[in-house]
Amino acid sequence: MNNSETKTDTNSAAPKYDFHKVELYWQKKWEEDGLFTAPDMPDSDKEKFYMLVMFAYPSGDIHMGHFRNYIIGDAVARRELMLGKQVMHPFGWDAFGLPAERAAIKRNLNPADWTESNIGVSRETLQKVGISFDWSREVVTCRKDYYRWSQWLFLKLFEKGLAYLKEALVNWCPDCLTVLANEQVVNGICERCDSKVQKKELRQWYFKITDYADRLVDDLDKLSGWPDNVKSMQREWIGRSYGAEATFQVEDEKWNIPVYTTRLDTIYGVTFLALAPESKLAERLNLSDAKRKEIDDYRQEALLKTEIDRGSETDEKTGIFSGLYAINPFSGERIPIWIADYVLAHYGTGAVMGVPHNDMRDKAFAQKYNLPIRQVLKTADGSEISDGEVVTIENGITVNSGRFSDLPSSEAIESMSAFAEKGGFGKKTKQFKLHDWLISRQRYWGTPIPIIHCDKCGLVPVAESALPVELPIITDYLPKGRSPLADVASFTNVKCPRCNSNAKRDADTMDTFVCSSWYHLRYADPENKDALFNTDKANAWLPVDKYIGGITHATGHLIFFRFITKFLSDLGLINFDEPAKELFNHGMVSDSEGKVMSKSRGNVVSPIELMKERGVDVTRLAMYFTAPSDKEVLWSDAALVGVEKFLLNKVCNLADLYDAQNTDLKYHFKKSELTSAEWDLYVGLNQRLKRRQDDYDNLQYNTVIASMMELSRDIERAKAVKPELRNYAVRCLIQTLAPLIPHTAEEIWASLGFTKSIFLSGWPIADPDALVSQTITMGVQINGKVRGEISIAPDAIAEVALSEAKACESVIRHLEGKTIIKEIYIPGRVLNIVAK
RNA sequence: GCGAGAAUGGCGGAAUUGGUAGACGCGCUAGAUUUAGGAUCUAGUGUUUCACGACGUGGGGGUUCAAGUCCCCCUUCUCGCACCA
Repeated sequence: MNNSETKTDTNSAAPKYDFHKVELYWQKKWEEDGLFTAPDMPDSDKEKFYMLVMFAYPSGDIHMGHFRNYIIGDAVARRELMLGKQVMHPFGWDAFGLPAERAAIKRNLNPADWTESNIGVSRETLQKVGISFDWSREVVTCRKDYYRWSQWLFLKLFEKGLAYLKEALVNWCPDCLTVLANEQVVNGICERCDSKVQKKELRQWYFKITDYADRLVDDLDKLSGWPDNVKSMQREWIGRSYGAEATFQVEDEKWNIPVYTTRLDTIYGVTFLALAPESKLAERLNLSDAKRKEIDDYRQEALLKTEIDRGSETDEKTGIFSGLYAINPFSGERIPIWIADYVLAHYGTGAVMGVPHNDMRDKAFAQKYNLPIRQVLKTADGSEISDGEVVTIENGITVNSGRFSDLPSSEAIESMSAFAEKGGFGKKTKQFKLHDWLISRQRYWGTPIPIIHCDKCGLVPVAESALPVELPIITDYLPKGRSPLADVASFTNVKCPRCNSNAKRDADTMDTFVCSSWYHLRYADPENKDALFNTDKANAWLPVDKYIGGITHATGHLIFFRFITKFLSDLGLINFDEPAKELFNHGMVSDSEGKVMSKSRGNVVSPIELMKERGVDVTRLAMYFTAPSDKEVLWSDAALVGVEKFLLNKVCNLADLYDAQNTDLKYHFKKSELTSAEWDLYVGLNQRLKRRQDDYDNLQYNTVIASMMELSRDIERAKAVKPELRNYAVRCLIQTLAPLIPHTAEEIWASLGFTKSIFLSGWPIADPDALVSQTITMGVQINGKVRGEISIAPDAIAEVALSEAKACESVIRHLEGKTIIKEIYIPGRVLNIVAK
């Protein structure tokens, strides 16, 4: 395999090389040489680099989006390898989940077989793309050797009190017939099947991620390598707010209604309390039978509404008066208690104090039901409070607030909360929007929850030594609103490990986000039979240096991934508590009209077909060249045209410009030993190498390619330069492109006479002494407008530049009849003559 | 509604971060070559003007010798959140 084969192909742009042969040859060679196989522990004398792309659900074929994601990561990994680092670039499969179960139902297949065969197909395709994955580290989450450790993780969380069972209103998808985590509900719609999500009261398993809420927010500041938009999305999602709780005693009764407020300074303006219809507080109200019936009907109605229905009535708030009163602990006033559906049961205490004066929602409600509005704030700057506006804490002064009147809001909040705490009717608190993570799923194809329910002993964890709790092979996957495992007697009926009486296994399986919350660690030690991973290996390879994936995971996976990493850090299993130093969100791929590619639309372009027709490297190059990696790509096959010409007509012919007889592998030249034309070529080369360094760091491969197109033109034109210089330029060009077109680059590299892989050849570094050309053309401006250009040394003194400029015809013309007021000369940049 | 980001030729996109706007590629035009088509090569290609020139980075203002880049206002689009008290 040396010289590219020249074929006569009447349909082709140029002599075409047999890309299939070349691709196969090098893919096999890389594998045989173990080029991408990371060692158990990184060499101590080398820098390590852990390149991770989000693993995938094995759906069989890969599409353009996958293709793009993986080739971006591949370019990073290959360049890091060329930089001399020890690279780990693993891949695996997020293999549990609904599609397998659906296929099982529809085509009467076993989900395990279906999944495994899909993995086979997908893996083979990725191998054809030439992605530098270390397949020896592959993890598959639906295999026993993996999910046994997901179960172990569950047991540890359970042991630490961070996994618990709770009866609560949960998101229920009527189509999937399972519960969903908040992260899986988008605007009240099931993320998977687009049905309207309902509320259902169920006993479910939760992970207590709220215990980590503060750290999850605070540590975002440590993540300097994460994009700001992801960090602010996480901050928003976690939604920490500081405020105070205050309790209102129910009149003539012995219990209190607690409310959470960020504006304790407005408590003298409370004219009603509002309870969420589904809150326990509303249930507790001691009502007359007639009132109870009325309120129950109302609650029922509110409960039946889906989130969307409730959300769509944003301005139409409804409520009902309970007939009861509570006492404002500050003013002693009687406050009517209402039930209102604009109050959320799952936030704060499920009850709010209604202050129509300074809260738009309370105001809308008060206006609708004719409740009084009492002013308790004025602005510090004396400005009018316009309609639809509230007084901020920064700009508020209390009024009509008893002994707390005439205070700036922030001071009022401080002294009022101190007063409340002393009096035992309130205190400063904080709240989060983030809720505990609901992980139970009523599905078959997932990790079984390793818990046994015993009537006598309660919840009994399965012993670690008894793991894994294996998923039984079954035949009936049809959803019945409960886990299919619940009907498998041989699975559920067990003896209690503690008291040996008859007990039941938990029949639910875990959310697949549990599987993906620790896979990054398993890659460091994928075959470990005694632990999730070996601590030394994990500490050596992790954290991940660059993590690439879609923005869609900003508030789901990426929060769970951080949470579990922190948990394992707290267990002492690892010595870091953030999983990834850098995060990169690649742009999506849609069709040429900007529509998402989907089977139902029939607009799916298969990278597999393109690779077959045009070769892997042409397809890769087209994708890289179309746009920077973080931008959306509207895919069109037209993108292939230019880069194909470049690859076949220019890059593939570079060997012809290379003098293999000249074995001088010199790479740094001195100005004194080069002719002026040679020096120009050399400087142009080095300037490009320097710029492309940054482009690679930013994953901007489009400009790398543009720049190498220019370089190839320059090399072609510089026929009369020293062979060792031209050879050097050719080598730099191929090395710079190698991460993008790995097969072609290897092939050419070998044809130049090198026997070692190009990926072990190092990375061309710019010569710092050759970054400035001897002459540049500089624009000459008159009053800021370009009127001519001069050819000048970049470091020429002002006098020289001026005299050159004044000799320039168009400059003379524009200066005619004007007096020069000022001359601004920035060497190497611009000359601007100000004249009047 | 709130928050973030974006807007540059016919198209995808460049622009050393305040210094010759439109690199590179596509497309288009003309020419060369070819029996022809395809392919290849050369030249041209922001708008306008016969030309000198004028105008030009969504719109309007400003700062500056100099603005795609910085500041203010507006429009449109994308994304995220959306009764979070």
